[in-house]
Amino acid sequence: MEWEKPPPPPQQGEDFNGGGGGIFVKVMTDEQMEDLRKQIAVYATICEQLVELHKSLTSQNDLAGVRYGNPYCDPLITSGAHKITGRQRWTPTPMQLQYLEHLFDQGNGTPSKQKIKEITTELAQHGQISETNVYNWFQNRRARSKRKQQAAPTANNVDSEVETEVESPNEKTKKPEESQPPRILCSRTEDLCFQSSQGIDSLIGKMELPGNYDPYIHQDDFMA
Amino acid sequence: MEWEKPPPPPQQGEDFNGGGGGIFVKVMTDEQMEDLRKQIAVYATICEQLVELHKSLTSQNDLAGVRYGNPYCDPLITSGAHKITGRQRWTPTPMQLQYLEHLFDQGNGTPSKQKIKEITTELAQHGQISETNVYNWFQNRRARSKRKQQAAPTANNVDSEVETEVESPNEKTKKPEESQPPRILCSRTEDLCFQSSQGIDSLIGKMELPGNYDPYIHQDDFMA
DNA sequence: CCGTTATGAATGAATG
DNA sequence: CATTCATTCATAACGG
Repeated sequence: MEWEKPPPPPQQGEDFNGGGGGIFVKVMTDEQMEDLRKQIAVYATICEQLVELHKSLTSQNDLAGVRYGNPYCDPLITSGAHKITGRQRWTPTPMQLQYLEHLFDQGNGTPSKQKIKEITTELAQHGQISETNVYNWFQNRRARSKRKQQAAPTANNVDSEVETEVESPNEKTKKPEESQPPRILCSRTEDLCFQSSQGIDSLIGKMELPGNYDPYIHQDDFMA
Repeated sequence: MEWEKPPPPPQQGEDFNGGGGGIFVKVMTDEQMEDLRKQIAVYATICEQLVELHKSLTSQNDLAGVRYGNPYCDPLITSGAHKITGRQRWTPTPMQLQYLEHLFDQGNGTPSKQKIKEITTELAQHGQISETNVYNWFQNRRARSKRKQQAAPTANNVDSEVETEVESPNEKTKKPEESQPPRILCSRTEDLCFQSSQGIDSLIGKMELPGNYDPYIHQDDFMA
């Protein structure tokens, strides 16, 4: 589902802003742009799928005329709402990695703020990197290191899985105080099992949106 | 494009950094901005409507089909894992998120105890949720919002003056975010209208939405 | 190409 | 509040 090649690397030189010229404009960060694009794409996709779903369900007789001459964006549909964002993620260079590992081995736990700043500055000598990257790296490194260690009690101690517990063991999320009536409204979207099930549920699950827009606006304007 | 891996992955870096000559700041006019927001809002609304519509329809003639609330669905996880993910942590549904974001944007800091109760009650209409969830959400949202802002204080200047660098992120270290070609798949929805299912139709009509704020949205990729 | 795997990032919850 | 932990999601890197 990848495009072809990884994202166009350098990614520069082009400015597609149509003219923006000397006009009063707003500037968005890539982050914001991503959010917007993501959201729109997600909605667009969802709407289409909903419509399709609806049609296939309602038109049991006249679906004869369902001709698709229109290649939708399958790549997107099948894989959910990602992909649309051509986001790239940081990847440590060998040198950076080496340094990071080195620090990690020194035992000191999470470097913490100030330290991170220093490290970042240091590593920046070897390539793009940000404090966040460093921070995340340590977080992940530690977490995974711990998990691995924990999952290595070789031999015995095979308490196997006691799961069977489908709903949260310590359902802290739910308080007896507010048991809601049998509402049929999207019963959680926890199961993000897309792929085969074109059910509404899976679609709803994709409606995540990060933004801060104000979707709660005047439905009347459009839904009148 | 064999950008190996060690080399300077051109990735991340901040928007305007653009380095040398590549600048890819996204510029929008207020008008375009407005259109975007509008479209998103419309999509959000439509999706909700569609979902509702679908549900009311299926609940009356399809009583046995899709199974909602699928406890779990564990497609992946290959290496002998169990993981009957019952999902133990709360995840806001799209609608809940929207509402929360909405509230957050209103500026008022962490809601009071009482307020939280109200919010929770309100959100419970859209899925399971507890006061704790709401509380945590606000705490996290605020904390992260702050952190992010602090990590990217770089002012937005359209200046376009060639800063010449990205390579010395002493303090400018910014959160790496994507920088991608504006690719968004927004396949036209009008083609879906041919079928007549009253409810849906009117909804679809609304999807054609505000024209083109297009500099970033290219449909061609899939519409060939 | 396509499916895996490794791992960067996001985020709910817990702790101080 | 500030930090940290734990779990999950998305994707770069890799092998077939």
